[in-house]
Amino acid sequence: MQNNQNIKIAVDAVVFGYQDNALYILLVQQKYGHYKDQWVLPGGLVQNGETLTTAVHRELQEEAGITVNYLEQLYTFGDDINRDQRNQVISVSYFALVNPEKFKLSAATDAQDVKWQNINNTPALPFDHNLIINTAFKRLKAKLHYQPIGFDLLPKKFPFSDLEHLYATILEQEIDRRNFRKKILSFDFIKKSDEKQKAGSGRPAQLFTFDTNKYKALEKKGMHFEIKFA
Amino acid sequence: MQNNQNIKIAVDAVVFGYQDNALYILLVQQKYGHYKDQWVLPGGLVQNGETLTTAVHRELQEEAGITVNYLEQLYTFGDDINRDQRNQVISVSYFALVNPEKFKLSAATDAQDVKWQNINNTPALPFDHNLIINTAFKRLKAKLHYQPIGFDLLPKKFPFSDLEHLYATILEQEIDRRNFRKKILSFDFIKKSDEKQKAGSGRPAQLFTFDTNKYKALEKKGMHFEIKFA
DNA sequence: CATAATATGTGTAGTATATACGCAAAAATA
DNA sequence: TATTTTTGCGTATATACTACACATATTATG
Repeated sequence: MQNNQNIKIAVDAVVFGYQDNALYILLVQQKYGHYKDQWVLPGGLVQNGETLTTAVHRELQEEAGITVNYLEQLYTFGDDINRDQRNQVISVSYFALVNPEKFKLSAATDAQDVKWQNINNTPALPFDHNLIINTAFKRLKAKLHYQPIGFDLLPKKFPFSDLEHLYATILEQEIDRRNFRKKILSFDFIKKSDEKQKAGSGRPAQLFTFDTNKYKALEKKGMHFEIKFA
Repeated sequence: MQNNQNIKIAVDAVVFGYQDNALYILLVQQKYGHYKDQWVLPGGLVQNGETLTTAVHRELQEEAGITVNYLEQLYTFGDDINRDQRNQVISVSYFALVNPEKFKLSAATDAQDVKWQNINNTPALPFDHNLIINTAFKRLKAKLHYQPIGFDLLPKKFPFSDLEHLYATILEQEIDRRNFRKKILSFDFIKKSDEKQKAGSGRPAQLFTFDTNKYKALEKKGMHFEIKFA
């Protein structure tokens, strides 16, 4: 096996969070090195003997003190030789979701600072991190249609209107409240909670939960989650 | 940047070919080294200064003398530390399609031998190559439903029955000939060719072609290819 | 040369799904 | 007590999917 290969492998993560009807991504500020003080996606080099998945979890813990709710591999970026100025680096990037309970970021040990950045207001970032974010955002939009991942962005108990606003916000389109509710309920993996929403103004909403086990069971039986909008 | 990382990066490709109502994948026989004489997916280490895409094309050329019709990144395998016995290696794997005109494999320079292997009869392979093949096969099945990639497995001019058999073979399910034809034609990106099939037995079939430009135009206008079966 | 065999080409009725749309109920606020 | 706000439901219409049968063009057979 040739031994002169000089290419590094990193992992990076695009972590989405949703709160107050807006979508955010997690950014960290570099503490050391060539890119010190710059805001970037959480991530870093894979260690010897470490799996890719372990590396992502470790970096998220070290840099943002966060444990994600949902994680999947996104894409591997290695077609721009100079994406890192220091050395040829390939980034295996990941797509992650957290719910608002995780929205408080603990002081990070390996990063100078951490923040939630509104996706619609993302600044220019080093490396190809804007490209990675766009790729992840497209994936999120697509998945909302054919996989019930919206629930991973909400608290365990939520009113129907929150789910509806989440879809409307992320997909940037209006949706018919009545048809949306009918369609989601027809899948039969949403349970009524016994609680009602602590009232704001207007009629108090029933709270619902996503029943993961029931979803998995239905999926095994051949159910196919899909939701479209006019 | 830490400099003691000792992980290698390879690319591997699952190349699908379709002929005589059967689906095949491309395998190569190793010429040198620890895995000499074993059949594996075409691939190898990425060279310094080389992009991932370039690396795949190079390997396919060197090992099988083939140029593919369609190529996309599949998945990056790096969660099994010992997938390669020699060293920790991460495989960025690719998914590719060729049409029958490319079915003749020229003598490979960097491999001992090359062959088309029927997918239903794949032997146990070294590394995690069976896992990679399964992942690719799932992707192929899924994509047939929502992306018009079947055409990349057929010659430029083809009778409708070939397309139908391709779907039936790969998805392992019967499909209604009449509804299938109606649905495909309704998208309006298939052109009647002026030719008719050189006759076997039975009524000679009209030959069709997939109009790539028209497809792209329609896609821009918001058309969404999707085909389901009962 | 006539008949059988084989594969292609088309249409329609019935069913299910998606869309459009309006009003009543429950609470907070004025 | 009236008004505002937000939730909770139902129905009629349009669209898409499904099931299904027979005529046509050619080659093979007797």
